[in-house]
Amino acid sequence: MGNENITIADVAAALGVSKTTVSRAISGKGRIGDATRQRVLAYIEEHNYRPNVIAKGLAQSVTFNICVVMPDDYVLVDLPFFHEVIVGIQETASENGYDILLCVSRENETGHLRRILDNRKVDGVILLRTFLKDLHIELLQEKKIPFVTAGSTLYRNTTQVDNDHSSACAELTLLLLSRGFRRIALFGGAESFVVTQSRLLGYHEAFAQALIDEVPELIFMNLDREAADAAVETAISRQAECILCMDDMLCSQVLGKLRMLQVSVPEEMCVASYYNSSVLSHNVPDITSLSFNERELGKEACRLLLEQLAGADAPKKLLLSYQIVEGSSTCR
Amino acid sequence: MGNENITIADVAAALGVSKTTVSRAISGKGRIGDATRQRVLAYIEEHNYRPNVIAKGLAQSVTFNICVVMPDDYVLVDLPFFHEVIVGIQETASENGYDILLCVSRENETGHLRRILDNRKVDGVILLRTFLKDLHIELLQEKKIPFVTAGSTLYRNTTQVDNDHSSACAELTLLLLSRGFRRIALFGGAESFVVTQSRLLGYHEAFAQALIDEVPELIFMNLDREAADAAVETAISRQAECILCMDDMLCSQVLGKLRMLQVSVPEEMCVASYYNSSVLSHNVPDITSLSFNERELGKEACRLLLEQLAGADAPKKLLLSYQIVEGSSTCR
DNA sequence: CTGAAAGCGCTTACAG
DNA sequence: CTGAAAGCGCTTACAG
Repeated sequence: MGNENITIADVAAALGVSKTTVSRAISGKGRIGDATRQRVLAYIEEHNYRPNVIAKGLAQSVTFNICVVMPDDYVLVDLPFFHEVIVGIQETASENGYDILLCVSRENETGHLRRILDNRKVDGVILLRTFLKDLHIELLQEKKIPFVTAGSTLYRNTTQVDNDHSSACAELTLLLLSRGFRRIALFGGAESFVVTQSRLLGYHEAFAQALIDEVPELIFMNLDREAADAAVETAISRQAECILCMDDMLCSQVLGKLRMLQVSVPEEMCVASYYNSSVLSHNVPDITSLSFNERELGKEACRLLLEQLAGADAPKKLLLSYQIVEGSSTCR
Repeated sequence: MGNENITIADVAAALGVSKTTVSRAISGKGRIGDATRQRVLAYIEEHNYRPNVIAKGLAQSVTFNICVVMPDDYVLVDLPFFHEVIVGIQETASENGYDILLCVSRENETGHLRRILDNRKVDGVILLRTFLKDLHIELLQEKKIPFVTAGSTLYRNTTQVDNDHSSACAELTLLLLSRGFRRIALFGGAESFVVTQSRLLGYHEAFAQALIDEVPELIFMNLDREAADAAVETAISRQAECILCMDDMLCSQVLGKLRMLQVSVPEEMCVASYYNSSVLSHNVPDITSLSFNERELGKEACRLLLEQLAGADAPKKLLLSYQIVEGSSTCR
């Protein structure tokens, strides 16, 4: 309605008060008479006044932007994860008047993030991926920019949010053990990832807790596509009852290989996964797996960042819960 | 090195010149002595001065941000497309000093974009998806915000970039015809999508150009998962020689169904696709398909938007080229 | 070629 | 409770 560019000065003039007063009425900061505040608020509402966030930011030295760093080089299967987390971040960001500035960057290429920080375009950063040696983290720590990692990191003094992989994996493994499985083949990805270590830990914990001996010859780690195919045959020959995959990429690879070998699931081989992305969502039979809430993870990451911006407490690590999804892929 | 927050005033004071002069040296606008400019530039370089983009923006009424609107509700197979386009956008955006403000939104839910526009946080917008009735487009036109669509739209006065689907589909179809295929089954998605129409057009054009009659009973449109499975059986019973899929989702569905039916590709049935995402990239045999450069699409979309921001010409529509990838899935 | 001054649209001590 | 004034860090007519 009407001119979209009415400023605080216009409002002040129209109401015969000072800009200071208008500003206070809007922000709620500073003493102001109740009647005056109402009058200003009413006028603002009626004339559809929109504060200029940029100007506000300049005066307060804030931008109301948070930077989300997402991978350029990604594995296809991870994309839905990143996307869901971003949706979660946006949800709590926008509730708090913040927007997302996107920074797509390759492993440890910090140029783009550095430019954004140098230009002071964001108040804080969320990293969607981390590495053992992580130049993004080092840059942020050096520049003392508040940040949160979605996923775990071993860097000290870092606020991080992650799924509770190790507990989840332990619980799923315990479920299988309680169902009577003993020869459970574990198929894992690169051991250099922090998340792989967490999952492995959960696996071990379950056996320890159940007082059952692991079968070392059934543990296959650092599997790529080809190695996974070969491992399926090996697992079969070693009489595995169940193949437990660390992620869905591996799992769909395993399912494909079993189909090719005409080994039926679950009659001849049971299958379960430590993860549950949409890649597997329409599988027949439905796969016993773990379900994490990635959107929630994004929301929590954002919430922790906003907390830091509001005056940080000590850095903290938050682990999110999960659900076990028991499907018919492990029926016997 | 040293204090990171040196301002234009500091530089001016240190050099005994005015802020005006410093500003001119940096921007290159306005008359300034060569010696003075060099002196300023040298000082700036040495002391690692970084202009405050926000302040600059406030003075010039620009933000150096472009908003990228991406879907919240997506089909898994489309995610890599969006991601690649964004990477392309970022590339040319950052070359020109712009950053990406992300807006994830559901079909025709304009609330989030509206907030961003009301807050004047961006100079222009790129839409990664469009609808026949598109409230985002209508909002942008109403507010007179420069924007570009990645993908075609029928809205008038709209700058758009798209892959040249119809030409590409025509050419691929012609290739199949020239290889002697006559009974080509077409498997298509929802006819309400603009892109589906373009592809259909290409299919028709090819037959017309080759002066060969189409086989209407082999054209299957509006296929969902289940319908696609059924259509495979129908196509076989109607003695199709080749199944031509409009997208990779359909194609991987078709391949799965053929495998299930123990129909070998290409010996018993040839397969081709009007698209080529990473979903099919490791398929055996390799699928004859079309290859588009999505990153380039993003770069062009961004370039066109920046052109508009620099003082728009007339709206234009840009069609990007493609490549035919002939794989062994259509060998006979 | 260079500078003083006003302005972009807000906020915030400091006075009253 | 309210306001005049300075300030955030830049740009840009307008003079000289």
